[in-house]
This record gives sequence, structure tokens and C-alpha cells, in this order.
Amino acid sequence: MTDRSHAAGKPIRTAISDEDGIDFAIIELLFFAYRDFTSDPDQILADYGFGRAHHRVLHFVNRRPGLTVAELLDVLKITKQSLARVLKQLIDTDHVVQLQGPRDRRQRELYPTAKGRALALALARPQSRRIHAALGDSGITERTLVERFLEAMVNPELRAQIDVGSAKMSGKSHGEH
Amino acid sequence: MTDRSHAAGKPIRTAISDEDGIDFAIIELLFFAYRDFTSDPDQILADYGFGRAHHRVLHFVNRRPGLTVAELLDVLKITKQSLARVLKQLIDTDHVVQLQGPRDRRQRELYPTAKGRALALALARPQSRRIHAALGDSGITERTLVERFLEAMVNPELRAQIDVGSAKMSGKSHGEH
DNA sequence: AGATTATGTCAGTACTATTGACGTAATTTC
DNA sequence: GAAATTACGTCAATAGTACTGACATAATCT
Repeated sequence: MTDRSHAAGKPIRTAISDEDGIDFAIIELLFFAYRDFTSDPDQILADYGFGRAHHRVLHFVNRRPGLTVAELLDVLKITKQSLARVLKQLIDTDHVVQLQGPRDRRQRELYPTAKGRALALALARPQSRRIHAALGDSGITERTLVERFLEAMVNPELRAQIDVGSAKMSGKSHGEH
Repeated sequence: MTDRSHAAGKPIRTAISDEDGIDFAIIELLFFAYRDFTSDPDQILADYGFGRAHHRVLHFVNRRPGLTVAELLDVLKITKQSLARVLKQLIDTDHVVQLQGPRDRRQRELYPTAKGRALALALARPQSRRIHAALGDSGITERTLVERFLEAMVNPELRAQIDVGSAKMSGKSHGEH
């Protein structure tokens, strides 16, 4: 099994480090940080028979109540078919409700129920605790620094999807002007 | 379809914000940042018929040449069966080679080939560019701040897996003393 | 009336992951 | 030296999340 016949390449024994100025340290840290960050809610979700997809839908429905199916697809960057099953389960279990769009009756505006809001909060709580602990541990007094870095990591053309201050989307939600 | 009969919960129309002091802003930013961060290499991987799992294996084999299968499983937090197919493909395509462990011949030490190293670099390049651009855009002069924050986001008991300075793991690799 | 839009749904597929079971070879323990 | 343990590989079955393509319905726009 260890034979490397048939012209296999020779093993490279030196670790990749900063060749070509690649920032492997932060690349790797992002992997570890995100891995553990998402592991928090995963255990709660398992109790409901839900997965990460449910979490993401629930999160954005709570953050932007009244968003339409099309808007949700755009934020999540998934297809209609992928969303269908997940959204249906959330509606069947009374975490999310659909309302006919007032202006356009074809649209379905999505809203959380009290149950859906409670679950969203329960899922966010351990994640928020982790963030606050991390800010404290790393001695970063200005959380703005982390916010700015993360925002700058997002594709420029997609930054419109973000509402950092949660102020832009208080009254009416989307694309109003 | 918009009937909410059978005792459905009432829609909540106010956006979740900072109730209970939950840090929704950073929670959401982490989602967006990671979504776009991983989208970079995905396109390159598609050309090889590979997925994110291949990328992760390739990354760690390059970062810690000579790690064993068991160590890799521990870092990735997946099962042997999940790794099997992915690793086999990387070996068959001559990106990774296995060598018999010198001390323990049951072990398979994993090393990148020149081909595997080249691919790892190609995958890391756009991610590194994004990170540097983000550090610049956000006006963070000290990259240490971001590193410290991300490291603090990782579960304390798992921080041993990280080698930030890529200095800890130069000569001998893993689990010494 | 006809085209377009928003949504839902069906069929088929792919990738990544899971658990459980079993086999083999090497090492360790007694 | 025999027995137990360890490291790895593999087979079978299953689940969650995603994909493409196609089609249907209702509402709106032209």
C-alpha cells in the first residue's frame, strides 16, 4: 500500500508556509473559527431534526421580517429547490408563516412566529457568547475593527445585503426607496 | 396558500435586533464573509472535479506534511469513511502520496506531491488576496488583531491544532511529549 | 390577449457527511 | 509467543444539502 510505483510524484517534506506571500495563517484560522462557531447551534438544531440550512433561513427571516422568497434565495445564494424543503418544514412546524404580499399578491412575505423567534434567539445565544468572549480574550476594545474586517471580506457587489447597524432595515424592509 | 388556519402562530413584524444583547451583526457578517471566502477556490476545484472536502485535505497535508490519517481526521472533525473517498481521489490523481510511518509501520504519513503543492497554492492565492484586501480596506494596520480574534473564536481545547506562526511545526510535527 | 414574474413542485443527480460492521497488518501487553 | 489493541482500509446503508432542468399556476404588466 505504500508502494509508489506507476510514476507517483515524490513527497514534499517541507511545510507550506508563506511561499508567494500567501496568508496561510489567517486562511486556516478562518476555517477553525467557522468550524467551531457553527458547531454551537448544530447541537440545538439536532433536537428539532433541523440542519444548518434551517438555521440560516430562520436567521434571515428574523432579521428581515417580510422578505420574499426571491430575496431569501438571493441572500442565501442557493436555488429554489434547495430552499423548498427547508422552508416547508419551518412552516409546517410553525416557526415561519407566509403572508400574501400586499402590493403583489404573487409574493409570499415570510415572517417568524413567536416560536420561530424564540428558536432563532436560542441558536444565536451561544454564538454571541463565543463572539463576546473572543473579543474579550483577544483584547480588542473596538468591536468595530472586527466588523470592518469581516465586511471587507464580503464581495463588494454583495455588501448591500448586509445591515450591520440593524438600523437600515427597521421600519420597512427591502428595496423601498 | 396564505391561509393560516390550523392554529398557526401570528407573524412577528419587527426585526430581531439586539434583544438579549445578542450580537447579530457579527453573527451575520461571519456568515457572509465565510460564504464569499470559500467561493473563491470553489471554482478552481470544479475544474478538477473536486469539492471543498478535497481542498481541506490538501490544505492540511501541505501545512503539516507527514501527518497521519488519524491526525487528519482529528483536525477535520469528520469520520474515516468521509475522508476515505476524498483522500483516495487525491492519491489517485497524484496530489498526495502515502508513506509508511518510520516508527510505526501501520501509520500512513501523508505528503503532498509537487502537483499537490501547486494546487494548494493555486487555491490559497485568491483567498489570501481577499484577506489582504480586507485588511487594507478596513484600515487595520495590525493583522495580529484579526489573528487574535479568530484564534479566540476556536474552542480552547482545540487551539493546539493551530499553528499560527507556522513556526511550531517546522522540524518535527505532531503530539511531541 | 399575451408575455412576464413569483412561486411551487417533480424528477434525477452529486457531494459530503453519518453509523455500523468487518478485515488486515503491526504493535503492544501479558 | 499468544492475545489484545491500534491504525488503517473497505463495504453497505442512509441523511442533509445542494444542483439542473422542466413544468404548472396565479398574478401582474404590456
